[in-house]
Amino acid sequence: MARPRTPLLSRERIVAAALRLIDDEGLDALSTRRLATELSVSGPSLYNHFATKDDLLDAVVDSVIGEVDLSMFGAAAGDAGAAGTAGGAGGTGIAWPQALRDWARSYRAALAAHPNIVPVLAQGPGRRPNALRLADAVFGHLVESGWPRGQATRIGALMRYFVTGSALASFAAGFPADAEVYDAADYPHLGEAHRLAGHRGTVDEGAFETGLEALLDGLALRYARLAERP
Amino acid sequence: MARPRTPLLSRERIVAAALRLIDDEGLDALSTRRLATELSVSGPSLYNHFATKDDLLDAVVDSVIGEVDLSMFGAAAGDAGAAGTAGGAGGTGIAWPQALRDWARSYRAALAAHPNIVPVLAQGPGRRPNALRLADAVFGHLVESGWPRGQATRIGALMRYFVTGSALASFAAGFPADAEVYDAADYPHLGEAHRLAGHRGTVDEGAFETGLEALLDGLALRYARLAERP
DNA sequence: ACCTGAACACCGTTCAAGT
DNA sequence: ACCTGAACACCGTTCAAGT
Repeated sequence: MARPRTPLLSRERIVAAALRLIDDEGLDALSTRRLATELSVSGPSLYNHFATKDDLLDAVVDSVIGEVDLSMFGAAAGDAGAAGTAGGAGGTGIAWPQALRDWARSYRAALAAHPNIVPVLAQGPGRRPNALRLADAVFGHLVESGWPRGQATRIGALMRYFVTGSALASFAAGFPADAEVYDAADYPHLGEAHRLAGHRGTVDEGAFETGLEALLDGLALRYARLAERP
Repeated sequence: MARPRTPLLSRERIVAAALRLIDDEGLDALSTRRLATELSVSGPSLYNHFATKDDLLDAVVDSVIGEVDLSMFGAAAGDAGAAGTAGGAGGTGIAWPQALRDWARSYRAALAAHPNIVPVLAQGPGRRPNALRLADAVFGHLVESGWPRGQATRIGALMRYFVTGSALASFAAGFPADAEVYDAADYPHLGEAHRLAGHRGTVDEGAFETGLEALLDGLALRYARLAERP
């Protein structure tokens, strides 16, 4: 059998299987041969749908970013004309702190569902449409809310730093559950660290929420200063 | 020639060569054979010094973390007895916001010098001594400055999120310098994004500093609330 | 157009053999 | 103890061959 009348593969099927493999067994487990076996075809078949393995990875990454909710930015971007002043958010969109909060939570949730691919995704948008759409929506909303363009760029960057960092790996699970590791002579304050892994979910979520609210508070201070000194 | 009278390799030489290879050509370029060639030995020779490639990577990672300055935590940790209240930092150590600021900058500088290995390092301390020492110093300083243990854990986590995220990749360089990428119909606010890569250093550093100060401001608000409601 | 097997230059790791 | 070459089961990718 060489070419079937109806194609065995599609980009969508390949991307879905690749993401499953990465989620279940890590980025290193994704090999073209292994993936092909999973899809019941031979290795080189994949090259009819993607030029290289990197191209395939790009598609996987963009499918993950496509899950991030951007609807909180939509309304403000659409109307409001020249909002442009720091007095308040333009148009009918929700205020920027709440929009950033909602977006950051959705962003983190989408990435944390696939931590093994975050190192690839963190390299930046490149030419991936969903990643560019995300950057466009955040930057546009901030500018229309009255942030100067340079500041808006920095906020987009620092939010990505924080979200990708929080999705890359669990903080709690990074500490071995074996109490023997934490010799009191070497690490006097880590006597309870072996219990962290057991509270993985709450520790990581608590740290993310604390950091997010601290960031938003700190940014609100700076936003208030924009109005004072125009 | 089989075994020379004086060993050709040492763990230190192997780690240094591996880090150079990772810095220059990326994590994927580090293969045991390639590394061995760089060191003028045959591939299997490395297995006399490291059990597996993962063990070698662990040593590389810990050598990078060893570059992070922890001296700002030293003084407060050493004395102060039972500081324990939110009124002020215990002992002669500098106050926690300045200590966190200095540490975060050193942490980021050490990691940003070797971005290709950050995904490995971000998995957590594991059993690596320098990584555990770092976690111990930060947590100890925060607790002795009056932060409740749960909050101190979260702050350690969220600072790592932010620093690793900022060192993982350049935000600015993630946007292609080719203006053709940013079609105004698709991305109405990214008309200037092709100029980001040219200002890589200032954009990334500005975003890091803005985020760091915002985080510290937000945390200071919470610290003040600790004293109000004991 | 889309799949196949064979082939090329690579991998990490094991192991018997050398000194 | 520390290095070697040979070997095993893998890689990503190319290519001629099939329908």
